[in-house]
Amino acid sequence: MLKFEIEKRDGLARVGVIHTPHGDIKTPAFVGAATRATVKALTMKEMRELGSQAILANTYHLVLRPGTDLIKEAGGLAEFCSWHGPTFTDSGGFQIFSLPNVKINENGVKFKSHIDGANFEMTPESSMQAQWAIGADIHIAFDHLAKSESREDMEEAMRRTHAWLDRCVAEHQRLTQDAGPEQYLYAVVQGGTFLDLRKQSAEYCAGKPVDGFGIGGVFVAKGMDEMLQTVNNILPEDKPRHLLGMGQEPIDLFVGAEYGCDTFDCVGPTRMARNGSLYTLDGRINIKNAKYKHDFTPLMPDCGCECCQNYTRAYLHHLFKTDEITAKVLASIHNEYFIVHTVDNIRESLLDGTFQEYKSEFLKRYYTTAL
RNA sequence: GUGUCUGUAGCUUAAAUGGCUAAAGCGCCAGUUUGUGGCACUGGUACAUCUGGGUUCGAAUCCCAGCGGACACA
Repeated sequence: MLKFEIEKRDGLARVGVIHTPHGDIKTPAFVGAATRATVKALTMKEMRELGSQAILANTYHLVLRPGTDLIKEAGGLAEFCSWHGPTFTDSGGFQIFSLPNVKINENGVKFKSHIDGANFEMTPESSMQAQWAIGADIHIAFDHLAKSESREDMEEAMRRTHAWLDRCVAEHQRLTQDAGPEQYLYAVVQGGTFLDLRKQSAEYCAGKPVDGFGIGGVFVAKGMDEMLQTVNNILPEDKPRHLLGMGQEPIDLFVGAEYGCDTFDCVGPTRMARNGSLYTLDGRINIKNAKYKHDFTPLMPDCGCECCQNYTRAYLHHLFKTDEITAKVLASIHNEYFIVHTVDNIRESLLDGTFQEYKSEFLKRYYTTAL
């Protein structure tokens, strides 16, 4: 069983440490999105230096390229990409269900590679096998994503996710026997915005022999507090919970942590960075806007990241306008640092009992300041 | 100097035999981005037919001259 220690509780919120074979994660924590075994535009050294504790890669992408056998041959994901820290893999379910022309049946999903059109099939068993080959510390169960946000589709997705979870657990246990208990499995709670479905799904997952939980299918942040209260009051307290794909908006991180989530991942911060949308304590700014052309101040004066410590807004503006690679590098360093440290600060504020003050001050300034 | 070709928005190009308010991409301006999307996506902006004559109901399109450019030959 994955070791998870809780140091402090405050309502549903908790401060803890997840002990993985590749190291500890002090929670709450933001996990960097390394979809193809790399955080876009950043080196692993930069990720370590900006304070990231863990990364999350994607099974779908790695199955297609370079293939899971190659990663196994390399010694596993952490060795392959030189992260040498805690790693997660998402099951690939979310990506596959986002593809056009997927054929879904009870057994699994058939789809065409977005790279060369080759036919692929993924089942709960094959996703588990792929994740074992990739060798991340924490695996996510292969789940079924709803076609729409309608109740009917949500119910179908939930039902199948539950059926597939049982198969994931069985396959995971089989692989654990073969290879040793060094990799861990999270179940995925579905149910969309329907609280009764969320309750059902949480109850179903809570009873399974898994190491933690992913909370998936959060399409809209609105109402997330109520949903998380419903789910996290049911999930066992002593296992970690990962809020899948949320973390582009700071408010999601505050709400997520407040209502009992331990880790987060999101491609948002680095994607925003690549497109010039950069976080500041006064809200996100588009550095490409003409008004920054002559702005020789740091992007965010109080920020400790490499970008803010060394470069000005005018310089970043110039790099973006000229489409220099370094624009994406510096912007990604900053955005990732900003989100990682915001969650770290949430952790500190929970420890010293100032969470509510920190939250209200942060959110008030972030969402109301006119730049 | 002579010959040939050429001159459409900031840039690169479109506009069949002359015929609807001369298009598009880039640029510029702004917005979007939540378990995929590494140069993404969505909008917006453009006092543009080198100048002056001529032919014609009508010219970016044909003719003449001037100015500018490219190539070739001296």
